[in-house]
Amino acid sequence: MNTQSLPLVLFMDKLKQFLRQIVPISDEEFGKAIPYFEIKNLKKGEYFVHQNKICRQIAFINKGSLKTYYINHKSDEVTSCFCSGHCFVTSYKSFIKQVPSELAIQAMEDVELLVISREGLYKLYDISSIWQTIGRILAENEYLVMEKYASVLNNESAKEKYLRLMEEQPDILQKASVEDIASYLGVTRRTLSRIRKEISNM
Amino acid sequence: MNTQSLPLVLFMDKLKQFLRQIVPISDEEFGKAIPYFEIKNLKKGEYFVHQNKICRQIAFINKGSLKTYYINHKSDEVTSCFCSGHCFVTSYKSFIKQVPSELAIQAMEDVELLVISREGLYKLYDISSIWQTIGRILAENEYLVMEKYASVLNNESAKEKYLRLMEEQPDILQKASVEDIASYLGVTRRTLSRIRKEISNM
DNA sequence: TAAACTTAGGGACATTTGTCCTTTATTTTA
DNA sequence: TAAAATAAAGGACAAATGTCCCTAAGTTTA
Repeated sequence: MNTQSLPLVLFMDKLKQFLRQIVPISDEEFGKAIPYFEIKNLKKGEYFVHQNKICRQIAFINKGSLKTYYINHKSDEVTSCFCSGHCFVTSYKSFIKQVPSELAIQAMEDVELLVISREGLYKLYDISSIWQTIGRILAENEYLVMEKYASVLNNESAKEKYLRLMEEQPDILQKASVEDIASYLGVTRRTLSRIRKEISNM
Repeated sequence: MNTQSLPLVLFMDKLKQFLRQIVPISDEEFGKAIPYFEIKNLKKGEYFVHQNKICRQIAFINKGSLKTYYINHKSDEVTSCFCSGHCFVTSYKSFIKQVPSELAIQAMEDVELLVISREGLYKLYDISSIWQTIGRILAENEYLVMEKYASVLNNESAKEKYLRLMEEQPDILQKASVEDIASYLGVTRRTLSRIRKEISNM
């Protein structure tokens, strides 16, 4: 079946459910947004955002998982986030400041995204105050997510972070490489190997 | 001289300068905000935000320096930020969600703050679209500051962080205790002592 | 299918950091 | 001002982590 020929609305149900957890939105109000979204399919390894390119879109993950990473001053790839399940993904700093993205966002498996451009989103803000509210809450959420991330970096050991990953995103442990998981935890592969051994002995 | 009896406007000049770096604002527009601010003086050791209390204000630092800290799961105080110079301070998560603050914000020396309540700020949003813009940019800035913080946590060694502190906030090295600086760097006092020795031999 | 390549696990040793403790200098209090 | 309390520096050893390997298993390519 060629999914591209089906009406877009059929693919936007998860998004509607997701938004209704944030703010009550009628079918009518939601309907206004449909023309501004489009489907984007990525194969494993392809990029939603390239490093050093300006990020001009926000994506909602309909299916699949992605990782975000950057290159540090030792030229290592550092994984900063595993994105799976139904949520928004963007390189937020690049998106709001329209500067080149330090982050790359890459598909870890085939993914289906619902994508809206910055221009489209701003038009939605103009035509609908509920979308303005959604935009503000989205921004606040980005702050809260980042604060949580910083708190985890500050307070949890690599082992605790690994256990959290097992708990919250067990699928990622299958889909990501040892290198990616280790850099996400902030340790070397060798230490990750020790952590896994410790956990298997618990 | 009793500073309390002088007109508030005399104390708000630094704030005006600070805002004009963000957005052009006329004297008239700025004047509208004056009634919503008040001066708050804190002695060394006193708190602007208490842990577990809801934060209902934002402060602009007119004079002095503060630190933000929280208690981690090992019951250690962890310093997360040293605030000095002219900038805004608040426990942002608590402020936007109106939940008890994990952070405490404490004066490291006598400080003079310009304080606006959440209600006052929201009223300013209503009466002036430029203040709405300021509010949004403030929120985006909080995101960017937190992202920067996370990036430093992720990418810099304790020694690099110490050198950055020497560079960017040298006054803090005098005002904060060894414990505070060490927990800010994410190491023990012992390691900070080694870092200082290393740097003095450079 | 065999050879080449990639990936994960783990051994051996070096380096870094933490823990515990003592010494010294500085500040506070009686 | 002397005694007590607090704060910072650093020694000695233990624990954790990194570096540099090698091996084995799985995957890709000729």
